[in-house]
Amino acid sequence: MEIITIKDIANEAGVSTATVSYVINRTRQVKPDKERRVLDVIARTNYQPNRVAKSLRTRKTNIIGVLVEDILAFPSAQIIGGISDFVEQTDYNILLNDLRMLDSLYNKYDQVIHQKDKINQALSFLIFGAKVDAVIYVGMFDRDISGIVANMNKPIVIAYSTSSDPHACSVTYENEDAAANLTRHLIKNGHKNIGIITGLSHTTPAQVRLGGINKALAEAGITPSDALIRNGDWQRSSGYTCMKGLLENETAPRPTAVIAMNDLMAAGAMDAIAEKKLRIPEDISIVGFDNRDISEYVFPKLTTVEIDLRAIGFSAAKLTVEKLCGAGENANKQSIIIPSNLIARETVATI
Amino acid sequence: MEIITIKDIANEAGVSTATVSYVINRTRQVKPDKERRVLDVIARTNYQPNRVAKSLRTRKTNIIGVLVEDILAFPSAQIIGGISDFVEQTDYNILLNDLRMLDSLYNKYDQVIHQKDKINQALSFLIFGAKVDAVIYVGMFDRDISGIVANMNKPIVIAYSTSSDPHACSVTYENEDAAANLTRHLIKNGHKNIGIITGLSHTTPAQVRLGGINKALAEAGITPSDALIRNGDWQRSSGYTCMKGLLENETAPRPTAVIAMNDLMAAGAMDAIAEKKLRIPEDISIVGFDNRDISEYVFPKLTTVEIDLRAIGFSAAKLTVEKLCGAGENANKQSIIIPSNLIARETVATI
DNA sequence: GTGAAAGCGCTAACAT
DNA sequence: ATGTTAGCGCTTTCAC
Repeated sequence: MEIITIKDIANEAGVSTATVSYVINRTRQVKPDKERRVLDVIARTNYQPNRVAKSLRTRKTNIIGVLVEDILAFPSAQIIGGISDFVEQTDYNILLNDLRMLDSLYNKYDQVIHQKDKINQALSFLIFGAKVDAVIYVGMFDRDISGIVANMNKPIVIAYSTSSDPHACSVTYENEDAAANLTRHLIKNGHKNIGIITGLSHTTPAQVRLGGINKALAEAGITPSDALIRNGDWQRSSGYTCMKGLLENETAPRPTAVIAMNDLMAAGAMDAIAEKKLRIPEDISIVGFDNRDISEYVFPKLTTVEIDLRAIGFSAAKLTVEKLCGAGENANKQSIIIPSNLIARETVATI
Repeated sequence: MEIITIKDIANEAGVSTATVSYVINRTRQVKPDKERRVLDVIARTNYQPNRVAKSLRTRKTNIIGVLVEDILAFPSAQIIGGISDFVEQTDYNILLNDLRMLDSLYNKYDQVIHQKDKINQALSFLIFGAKVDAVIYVGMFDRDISGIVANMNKPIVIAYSTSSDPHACSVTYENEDAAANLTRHLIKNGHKNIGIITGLSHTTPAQVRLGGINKALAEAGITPSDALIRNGDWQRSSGYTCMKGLLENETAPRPTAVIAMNDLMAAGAMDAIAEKKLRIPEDISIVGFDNRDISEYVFPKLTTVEIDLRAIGFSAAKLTVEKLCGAGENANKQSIIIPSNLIARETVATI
């Protein structure tokens, strides 16, 4: 298994190493016959240029660092898959770094600030140690992380989370409109009395989704009632508790439909509905958000909103490469929003 | 943002670049005072050795390629997390490559052979193009892939899947004993009449798990009956169908417990049980395998077997690094088996 | 259009 | 114990 270098190719083809380099990189015109000879030898020998040597010379590694808050978090694998999809069709590679923040941040996703040092240390290692050309930061929760990621003079693209830092840009999903559309879907099906199970009420996505819901309600001339809102914490059990509260509330009429701000809480709510021997969707409609695996596992299958995580990853990678080339439609963009899609399944009835 | 090199450090400290290299890599004794001077300058300047230059010189990149059949497959994220855990405490990094084989291999996991070219192309790129020092191949199904992965003269460790190729080694989970233990758990709880819902019956894990079940049955003097076996296909819907078959079979007494060979089919089986208005576990006990998310989502919570995927990844990374160093407890091992754990939850009753 | 050669930042053989 | 220097495999300037 001889290691074969550009010198070998040059000798074999009877040209200089410079010429070989020119044909490989198409960086200069080369006489057709020489070019063919070089190409022939390369094909015959299965020559692969040594990227390490190339990197040393060009000061570019063609590696994109992917720094993920936790690879086990729900959006991570799909986002990385999307990044990989794009990167595969380029000359770049992915260096993966897992921050493993799921345990320390469990349901305290807004407290990333405490992890600032850890994040920047990893970032600094990727950029100065591993010499990656750019980094994609994959958040596990869709909140603003401005001020967390330091400027390292290389492109930094944040996926799923957002940031207004001028040295970073971000790609995330359409949230408010998605929540509004979900609500409109309920309204279109005749629902006026709509219960809401929120996520942790001080978090951005909970507030944004509530904004979307209220927008749709307002359009339809429905006045939101506090009696129909219950604050959950994103976890399944809170969906159960909130739904129970909604069902047992004597002071207000029972809602004909309820929006849970994620699928986990929707599943919990469905348990509470089943416990009261009510039928879904005949007696009460329910919708979730996120289109997690569980939304197809529950019975009946949950109507929800799909966040196109793969597209977020793909788009983040595309943006990164375009920043790197300084060209492309997005080279100057600061932020990209990926549309979310309503997935109508079986938990909404028309009344 | 000046780029600072070993030369700068040498000048600043009044020594040669060789000496700086010696103190950084502890590759030779250096006089204490010189050493301190060098260390001081390094600390003061925040100098980070250029790994690219080092790699070119030493022909080692300190990068481990992680080639994953599909990052969206159920074991992938956790295995990568485990790899990352180990690698973090070493000097190595992870270059990630996703083969995206989920679609093409959906429920035809034994047909990897058709992907042989694609796999070896990726492998060849990692080793000859990206110049990784070793690769960890992360399977998405626990079958033997001997003959698929070519010899590339670098360590190749297969995680989750297995191979008997002499140039590769593998780390996977304890399957037969785990299935036997699961069965013993049922027997200990008084069950004798045990139904079985298999995975695709020609696949290795289905056969191995059946072997484990039969072993435990034999120990207890229970003769297995074909009437109690139904062949599923690993998917949830087949669990439902198989369970229905078991429940509606007039020629044999209804089983008091059933083993589904994975959690998905167990969930489907639970639907069929609920549909017949039977109670779990009072009327019929059920157990699954894999400890997927869904096993905590179903009601009641499913008793199942946890495959320690994180440990598989961790161990695969450890093995890889030990192969690379030619030292460590596992440097010569061909295969490692990670124990699986019974997770007793709420779906088994004592009779 | 092409080749000679310098040099990217490091390590290690060799000399002292 | 430490310094000098060749060279890892490539790109690119400069000269022709």
